[in-house]
Amino acid sequence: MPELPEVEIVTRGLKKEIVGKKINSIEISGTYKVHPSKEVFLKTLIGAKIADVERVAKVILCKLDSGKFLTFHLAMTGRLLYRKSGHKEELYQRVKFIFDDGTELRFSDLRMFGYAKVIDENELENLKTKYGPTPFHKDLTPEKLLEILGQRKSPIKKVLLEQDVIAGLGNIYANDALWMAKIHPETLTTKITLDDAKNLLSSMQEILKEGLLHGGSTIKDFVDIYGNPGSHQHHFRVYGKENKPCPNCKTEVKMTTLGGRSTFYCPNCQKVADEKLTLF
DNA sequence: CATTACCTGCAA
DNA sequence: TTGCAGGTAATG
Repeated sequence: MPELPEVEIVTRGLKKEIVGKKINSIEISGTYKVHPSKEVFLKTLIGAKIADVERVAKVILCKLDSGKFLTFHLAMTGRLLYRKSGHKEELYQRVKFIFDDGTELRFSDLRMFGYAKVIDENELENLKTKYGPTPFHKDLTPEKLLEILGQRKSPIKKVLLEQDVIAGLGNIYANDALWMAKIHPETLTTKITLDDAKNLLSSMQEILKEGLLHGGSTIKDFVDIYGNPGSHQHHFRVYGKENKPCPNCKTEVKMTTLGGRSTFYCPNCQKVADEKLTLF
C-alpha cells in the first residue's frame, strides 16, 4: 500500500487524533508477532501516553511519554485505523490499542509484511541511519542527488526503490516520477546527467506532493485512519497503464520487469541516455 | 549485486 | 492454477 504520501497521511491523522491519549489496554490477535516480544510490547505500552507522532521515511513513530517509541511499518497491506469503541472489527486485525477515552487504534495487515515494534531512542537513531534523504530534504540538491545515485550502478528505477539511497518512493511514484522527468527506467545511474537529476528531483517532489494532495493512492488496500480511500489512483501517468496512451504523447505505455518489479514507461517520452545523444 | 523469501487474496 | 500485488530482509 503505502509510499511516502500514504504514510504521511496516516501520520498526520494519528498526530491529530491520538496525541495525549493513554493506552489502557492492548489486544494482540492469535499468534501475531509484535516486536521485540509480546512481553516487552505490552509492558512498555500499557499505561503509556502518546506524546507525539512522527514519520521517518515510511516508518510511523508514536513517541511515548516514557521516551520510547511505538513504531509501525505498513509494508504492502498494513492499515492503521482510528475507531470509536464498538465499531465493527477490522478484517485482518492484528493489534488493537484501546485508549483511556474509549477510542481505539487498530493495526490490520493482510499479508503481515508490516510490523508493530517498540524501540528506544538508541534504536531510533539506528533506524534513521538506515534511510537516505526523502526528495524533500533541504540539503538534497540536484548535485547531491547525482552524487548519491552514483552509490549504485544499476538502472535508475531500481535505485529509486532503495530506501537507503532515497527514502519515500515506492513502485507507483518511482514509475511516475521517471515519466515526469522523461528518464527511461533502465537508464544506468552512471549515465544520469546533472540535468536529469534536476528534472528527477523536481518530478519526485511534484508527484509525491500531488499524491498527498489527492489523499494518497488506493489500488486496493490503502485507507486513511478513518477508513477513507485516496484518489491519486485516478491520476497515474504510466503506473499500471500498460498498452494505454501516454498522457503526454499518446504512444502506448510499455511494461517491463526491473529488479523483480513491474515497470511502466513511455518509449517515446522516456529515452535512455545513449538514445538521447543519437538525436543530435 | 541479483534473486528469493516472507504471506494472503484475487484476477487472469 | 499461476502469477502478481503499494515493501523490505535475508539469502547466494
